[in-house]
Parts: sequence; C-alpha cells; structure tokens
Amino acid sequence: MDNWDEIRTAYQVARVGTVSGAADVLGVHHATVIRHIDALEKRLGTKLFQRHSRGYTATEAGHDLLSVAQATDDQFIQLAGRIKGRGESVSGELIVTSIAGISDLLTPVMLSFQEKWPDVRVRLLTDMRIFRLDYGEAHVAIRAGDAQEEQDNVVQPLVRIRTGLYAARSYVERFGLPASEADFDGHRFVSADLTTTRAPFHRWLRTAVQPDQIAYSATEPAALEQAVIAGAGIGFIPAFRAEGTPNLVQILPPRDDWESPLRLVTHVDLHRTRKVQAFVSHLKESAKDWKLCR
Amino acid sequence: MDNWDEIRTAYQVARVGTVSGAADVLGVHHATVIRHIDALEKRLGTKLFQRHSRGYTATEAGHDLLSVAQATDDQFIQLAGRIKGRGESVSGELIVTSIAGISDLLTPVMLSFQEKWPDVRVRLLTDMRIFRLDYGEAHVAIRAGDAQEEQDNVVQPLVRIRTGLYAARSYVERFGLPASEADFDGHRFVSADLTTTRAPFHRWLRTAVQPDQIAYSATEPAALEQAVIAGAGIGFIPAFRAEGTPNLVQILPPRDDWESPLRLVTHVDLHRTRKVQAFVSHLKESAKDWKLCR
DNA sequence: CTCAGCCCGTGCAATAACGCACAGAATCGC
DNA sequence: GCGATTCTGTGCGTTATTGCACGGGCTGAG
Repeated sequence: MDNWDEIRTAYQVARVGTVSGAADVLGVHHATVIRHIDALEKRLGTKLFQRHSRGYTATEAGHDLLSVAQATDDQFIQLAGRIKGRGESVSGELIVTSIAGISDLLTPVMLSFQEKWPDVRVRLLTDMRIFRLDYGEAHVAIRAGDAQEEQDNVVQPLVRIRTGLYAARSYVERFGLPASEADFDGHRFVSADLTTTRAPFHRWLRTAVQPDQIAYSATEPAALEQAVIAGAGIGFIPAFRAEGTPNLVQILPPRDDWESPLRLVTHVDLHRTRKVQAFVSHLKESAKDWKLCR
Repeated sequence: MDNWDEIRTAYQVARVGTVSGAADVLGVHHATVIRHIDALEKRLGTKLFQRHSRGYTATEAGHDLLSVAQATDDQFIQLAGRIKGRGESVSGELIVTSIAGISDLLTPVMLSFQEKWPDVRVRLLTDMRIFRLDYGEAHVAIRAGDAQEEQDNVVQPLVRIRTGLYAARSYVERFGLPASEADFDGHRFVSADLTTTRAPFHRWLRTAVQPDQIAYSATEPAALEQAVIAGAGIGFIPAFRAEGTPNLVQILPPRDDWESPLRLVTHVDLHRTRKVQAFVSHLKESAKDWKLCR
C-alpha cells in the first residue's frame, strides 16, 4: 500500500461524493483526482467507486477505505496539533546529562523544575561516556572544561566550581598536616585516573607529587570523595561539598587555576523550544544561589 | 496535514534510522527522502529528527509521528488485504432490486443463497422508482420489458412470465363468464395506471376494452391482485400466482404477446466480482425450477 | 594514522505529475 | 421541451518532483 496521498484523495472523493468537490477540498485539479483514483483502483484490482454523471459513489471497498482513512485523517490532525503545540508547551520528557559529582547541586534544581512544570518527566543521566546531544540522547548537557564542542551545540558558561584539597581528620592524626605545597613529601593522595579526567586540579596534582604518592585512584568522583573521607589520603573535593562534611580538614584552599568551568550545552535544534528554554533559565536562576561557586 | 506521503517517508526514516535505509525501503532516492523530511519539518515548524553523521534519530515529535504512522501503516495494510480479498470472497452486502410482484419467486432464492453463503447479508429492494445500478444502489436488478438499459449494464434474459386474465368466482357469479375476448362488453376490469406500467398485457387491455370499463386501477401489483380476488373485476395475474389461489376463474389463458420478459441486470463493474457471479448463477439455477414460466 | 565504508547534502538534468482547456453527458429548473 | 448548470474524462503544455552524480564528513578497523 504505497502512495498514501492517493488514499487521501480517494478518501475525500468518498466523503464528498464528487471528483470536483474532492478536488476543491484537496486544492488540486479534478483531473488529478481522477488519475489518483484510477491508479489506486488499478493497483488494488478493485473498483472503489461507481462512476456516474452525478459523481462518484463508493462501493463496499470504497466505504471500507472511507472509514479507515477517516480515522487516519483524525489521527494525523491530532498529531499535527500535538507536534505544533509541543514547541510551545513545557511537557513530555526532559533529559539532562551532566558530569558526575554534582548531583547534590542538580537534584534540587530538577525537582523544583518538575514541581513548576508537572507535565514534564525529568531524567538525569550521568555516565562515564559523554552523551551526544546531536544524537538526541539528551536535551541539556552540563559539562566541564574548555573542550571543543560540536558544531550545532549552543554553549553558555554556567558556574566555576571551586575545589580545594582536603583530608580526613583521621588521616591528619595519622600522617600529620602538611603546612604547604612544599611539605607534601611522604603524604598519600587520592586522585582520578588521568585517562578519564581532564579536570585541571587533577592534572596539577600529577605535577606536584610523585606518581607513587597516589595511593588511591578511581573514576567516579563519589568514590574518590568517600576515599578521602575514609582517610585513604589527601584529595580534591569541591568546596561546596567539603563544607558540609564533618571530619574534613582543608589542606589547601581553592585556587583559581583549579577551578573547573561548567558549561551548559544544548543542541541548536532543541535550544529554541520552550521546554529547553524553561529549564535553562530555571537552571541559571538556581545556580545563582549555589554557594562556594562563582 | 496535507501530503500523507511525506508522513509515510518520515515514518520510515524514524523506523529505520537512516535516510538511505528509508529510501531503500520506500524505493526512492535518498535525496527525495531528505526533501520530504525538510518539507514536513518546515510545515510543522518543528524538528522531527536530529541529523548526525550516523543517520537521523527521531525527536519527541518524531517518535510521536512514528507511533501514529505505525498504526496507520498497519491499518492500510489490513485495508488493502480486505479490499483485494473482497473480490474473491462472497461476503458483505448483496443488494437486489426487482420489479414488484415477484417476491414469491425471489424470496426463496434469496434465502437459499444466504444459506449457501452465510457471510452475506441480503437485501431485497422493491420500489416504484427504478434503482440505479450505476449509482451503486444495488448489485443486481431484475427488470421487466425490453427497455433500453444504460451503457455499463450487463443484461441477460431470465425467464418470461406467463400472465393470464382471471376473475374471482364471486365476480363470475355476479357478472357472468365472458366466453371470449369478443364478449367483454359490460364487464369490469382491474388494471394498472398506464403512467406507471409498460407491461404488454396492460397495454393490450387498453386497446381491447373501453376506458370506462376499467373499474379499478392501482400501481402496486399486489393491490391489483387483491382487487381481482375481491371481485372488483377481471384482471391480469401471473399464472404461477393464479394457480395457487382458490376462487379464481381463468377468463383467458396466457398468450405469448402478453409475456413479460424478465431481464437480469448487473453493473459491469460489479458483474465480475465473485459475489455477484455467485448470486447470478444461483438465481439462474433456481429460475429453472420456476413453474409456469419459460 | 590511513583507508575503506557508509552516511548526508546539493546542483543539474530527466521524468512524471499537474493544471488547463475543451468535449461529452446527464440532470435540474423554468 | 430546452437552455443552464454540473460533473466526468482526455490530450497537451507546463511545472514541480525526482533521480543522478559528486562532494564532504564521520566512524571504525587495520
């Protein structure tokens, strides 16, 4: 059953009853309607209409087509309404992907957004691999660093996360408190695998300490944080997280060159839609209240 | 939502995931697919797909279209199957229209036909006006006389109904029994309006008797028959009906030039279908058993 | 790193679809 | 009964759609 347009033509003929009338409705010449009907009947091998001087009347097959195409027409009209309205409405799914380790910041934002727009189903994806906006894997991405983005992505800076060096109180009691960067000899450190991170503070650490001083490494930020809290070594923790955590001692305060700039990225096709715009503005508004960032 | 073909194209793209793949399925060039998508998105004002190097992935709107068009495709396939199979199957409605007054003959035929093909719903239409086959008002028509049929009608002779002149026994007791055609003076006759009948025996009667001898006239054959039986006058009754009716006296036996040839008429478009063929052959077979016809 | 394979996108030529005009036929109203 | 109207059907010229070929980009394997 190729050529749905011919079905649509036959539908109008069955509905109106005349070729001329259907042609008017369809906005084409009546000769076109005749040719569509002829072609469709030839392909089906059955007469859809009885031709007579007052018009076309549908046969049984024509009536069957009429009812099916009627339903189709209704559904397409509803579909068009939904699609056209979708750009205007804030509803459906909103998929946000972000770097790991900032879910404390994001989760309240997502929840308040969903509270504001109850028709939206929110999904937050965090994974090692980078989700591709141009594959439609997410509507909004929150990424770190200055990495080059793809062509069609709209990038805007969000906040800069301040990160400091911390250690657990239990670690300090056991290994002592280094006075400064020059006093790091003999200390143990917790860091991410260099293969999976491009965070500036981790890169800095690799230059500041010996490789064998990295006592513990992991890929997941939460795992690193847990390791520091457990006393495995000195490690980087975002200031906003360290402040709320007891038993953490600041070794070195946040430095500007450790700061990780967060970028808010959307695909250009989705950037214009009201749903994405709503979330973007909501996120930027919420980010103003984030402490210990800038 | 004009242009259903573009929806069909978009449906295949959403299903397959690539323009090239959809083009293969649709049997068109991939450039055509791209143009269809572009046109459809432009008309809807919404992106249906995210374009990337590995193909097209559907957006939310695209997924919506996919599910709607999927259902449409299924329904169209089923529709095509029904329509193509309809010509082969003996089912659905079968509308027969006939001249009034032969329902005794037809009803058993219709009933046995329905018994033979239980999926058929049979309708018998008899009315003063002639139902038009080319308007699709009936599949089969049984008509009388030699009237010219329209262009696309298939005509085949059925039987010739023998008609005689009869009177009720009560009439004969009151007015006497005419010995022959020459003895009609003073007798009363029952006849159809000349405006509504072209039956040869009625026309003959108008020449054989004086107009004021027509004591009773009607349009409906059953009404005429009832009038004759009630003793209103001498009238024509088909031999097959008169034989089974008590209290009827034959005035004149059937004559060849009174015979009314019945024609079996079908529209050329429907004549080929198996359903109509089945009924036509069933009717002709049954007609062989009709008594007092030839 | 390079090459092969598989996508998408666009200018240009061919082709199929379309609109136009006219003819024929039937119906409606006067 | 007869013109007026309406509808279908077809040949012809035009337009729009399609197919083709080529270029470019991305991906994944060797």
